[in-house]
Amino acid sequence: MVYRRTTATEERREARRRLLLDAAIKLFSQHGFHATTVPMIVTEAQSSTGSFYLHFQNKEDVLNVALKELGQAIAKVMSGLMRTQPDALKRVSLGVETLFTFLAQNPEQARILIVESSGLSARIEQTRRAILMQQEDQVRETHESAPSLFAIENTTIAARCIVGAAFEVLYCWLEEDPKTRIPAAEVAKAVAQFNVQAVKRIPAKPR
Amino acid sequence: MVYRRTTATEERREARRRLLLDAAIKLFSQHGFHATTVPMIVTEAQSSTGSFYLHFQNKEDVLNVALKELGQAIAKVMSGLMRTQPDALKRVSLGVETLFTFLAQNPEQARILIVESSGLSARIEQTRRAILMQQEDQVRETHESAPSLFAIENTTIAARCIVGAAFEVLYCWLEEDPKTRIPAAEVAKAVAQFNVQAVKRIPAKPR
Amino acid sequence: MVYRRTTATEERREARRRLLLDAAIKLFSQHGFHATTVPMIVTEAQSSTGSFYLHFQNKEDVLNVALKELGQAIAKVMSGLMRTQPDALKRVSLGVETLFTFLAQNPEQARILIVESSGLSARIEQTRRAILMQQEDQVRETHESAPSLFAIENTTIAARCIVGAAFEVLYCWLEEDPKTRIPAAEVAKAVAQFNVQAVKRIPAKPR
Amino acid sequence: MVYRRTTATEERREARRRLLLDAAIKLFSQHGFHATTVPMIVTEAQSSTGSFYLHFQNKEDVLNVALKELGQAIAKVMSGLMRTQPDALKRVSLGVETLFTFLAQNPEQARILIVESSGLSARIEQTRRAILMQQEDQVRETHESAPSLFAIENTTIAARCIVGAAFEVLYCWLEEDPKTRIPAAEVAKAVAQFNVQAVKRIPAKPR
DNA sequence: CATGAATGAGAATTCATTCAT
DNA sequence: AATGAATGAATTCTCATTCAT
Repeated sequence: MVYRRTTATEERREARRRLLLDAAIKLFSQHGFHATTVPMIVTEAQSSTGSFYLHFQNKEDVLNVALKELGQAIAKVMSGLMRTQPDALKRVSLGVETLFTFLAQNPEQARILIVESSGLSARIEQTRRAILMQQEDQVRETHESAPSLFAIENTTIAARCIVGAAFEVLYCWLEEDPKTRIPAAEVAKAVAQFNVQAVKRIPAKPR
Repeated sequence: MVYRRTTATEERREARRRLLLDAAIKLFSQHGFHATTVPMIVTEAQSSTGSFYLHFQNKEDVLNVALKELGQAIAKVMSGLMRTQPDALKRVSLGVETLFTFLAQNPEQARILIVESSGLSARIEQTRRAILMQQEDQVRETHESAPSLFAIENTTIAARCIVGAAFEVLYCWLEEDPKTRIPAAEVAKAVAQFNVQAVKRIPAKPR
Repeated sequence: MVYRRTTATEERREARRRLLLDAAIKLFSQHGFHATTVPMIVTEAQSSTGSFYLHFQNKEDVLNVALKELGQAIAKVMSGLMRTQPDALKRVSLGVETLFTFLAQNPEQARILIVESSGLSARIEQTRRAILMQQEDQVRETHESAPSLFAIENTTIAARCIVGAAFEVLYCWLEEDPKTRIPAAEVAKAVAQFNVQAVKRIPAKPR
Repeated sequence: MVYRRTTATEERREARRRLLLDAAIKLFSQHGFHATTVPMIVTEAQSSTGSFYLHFQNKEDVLNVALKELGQAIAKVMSGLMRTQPDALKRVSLGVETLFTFLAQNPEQARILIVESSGLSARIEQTRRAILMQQEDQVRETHESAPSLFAIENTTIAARCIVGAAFEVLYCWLEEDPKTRIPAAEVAKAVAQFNVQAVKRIPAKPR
């Protein structure tokens, strides 16, 4: 049956790939990209070096795949939630909150995005930047969809500020002791509030 | 002459160290930490491997020293300029502008701080964070020096937002084509404005 | 077939390991431990650096493994021959002769044991001493199995004397020109005789 | 005054050389030849690298000088004591005792001779062997001076046995805890006794 | 004579990737 | 497809020795 694409074999193949990818994400997050060796990944995934190279081009490729997957996951989460909100200002606020919360719930991926994928190859840098830019684009679009609500001149800079602010706070939050740190939702709200006030137009004082 | 502590030998030693450090900064900034090898550094500095290890414990140590030096330079620039400004809000604005401008004028060090020192050892991470925290502390102190001017509840988060915003914009600016990008001073102003509006208390509309 | 524990892969692995070990023994014996480099070993074994570190922890580890193997070989040779001899004095004599002859037949290992493994790390020293002590213990046991035959007070010292004597003569013999030196068997006999006379009780002259 | 060879300057020079030599002996004995670096020696001697090479050809040279000095010291001690003893058997006994005791009193040099100078260059090996041979020669001469007293056929082998026995016991003694080990004099006596009995002719039982 | 900074050859070791089984 | 042994290029770092001051 040539028609069925997803045979049992392919499913097993996909499962193995998943295992390797998850192992890599876990280890990259824990030890960083360079300190994680391919043998470490295949041991963690209970697989073998040969298999690894059957599923990924090379070590960097896994990181790249992981980042792309994360980018898609973020995009999905964001687009879903943002379409429903008609108020542009609230959309900014909701966007920041959602992004923050989502990444806080996926701390390993977040760490990889923020810390571990920095300073590697140009290809990784590009994938990494694509995720940030995707966020910045979204913010920019929102701004431009209702300019009258915003007090911003350079929307590009504003968008970058918003994303930068969110990621820096997220990074610090990830480093904090999970037992004692402020709940993610609360921090997300504060960051959203900061950013919204930064960009919203303050109505002129009435007579 | 008891006064001369720095003999000719010591001066030469220090000069050699400087040469190595500058070469390392240049190369780290260009190729990244991992892609820069010790032979590359010593060739650039017209020195030798042996000398390198005479002046630095290992490759990571140079990066650490470079970061620490940058931290001190930033602290110096910031403290000088900020003491003179009595208005807390303006101090925030000036601080952001100064930080941004200073780093934009030292793009190699800025790149190392923002991009290349990420995801390395714990020791480097600590030095790197110390610089960011130093900035965050300064922002926080300013907030707390005149709370009535600010609309912020959690000053820690606000401080992190400000620093994150500045660094993200700076990072993007560094990546842009030097020939066509907006002048640093202008970008610095925009970032400062964003951050100030984010934190300042908007006076209640008088009846 | 549950019985076959050693798969073809494992056999090849073991063969490669053997090749490396033998090459190392040969070179250590020829040039000494420090003068032998890992590249030299892998070239001799027609293998590669990577393989070397796949089979051994580091350069010192090969030496350690070689010494341990030698220790076992000696133990095997000694135990086999000594169990059959009921007369304690003859057992001492036979032991010395056997040890000497065995090492004379394995001159590379003997050189490593006597000369090249001296003055290295504590770990090597321990392995080396374990072999000597194993011999000393054997001598001591023999003494203590039939005390009336021996004129020795301190059996520990006597045992050390015997081992020291044997190894010193062996060392000199190894250094001599193989073409002109006295046959090992003859030297072994002389050493055995020396040691036996040193320890045996001389019956009191009858009236 | 050209005639005076030992000027104050030369004395100081000699003193410096002595300092370096003693430092080297101490460190070689403690850490072994390879683990001792020239910087370690000059630091210990409160001197400088340059000075080191002013007094010695290279690192190996210090070891060689130390060994030669030790060889002379041993020769002096032995010759002095042995000339006075007319009985050849007692001379053997006294020789072994004296050698053992002398080295036990100079444990650092003893360690270097027995352990640390093994497995190095041919030149060192030669110096090292010269010391052992010097002892063996002495034993042999004694044997040959009064053959009727000895039951030995091959005096060379006997001499080597004696030296080997003494050094092995000495090595073990040096390794033992100084607080709990048997006094050197006692061990020396036991070794001497072992060796004497090994070589002396036992008079035929008279009718 | 003394100093110690500079040199650079040389060694150990790692690890991404390949490929025979 | 899966395995894991084998490869060897590449990198870090050490340390004996030299030599300008």
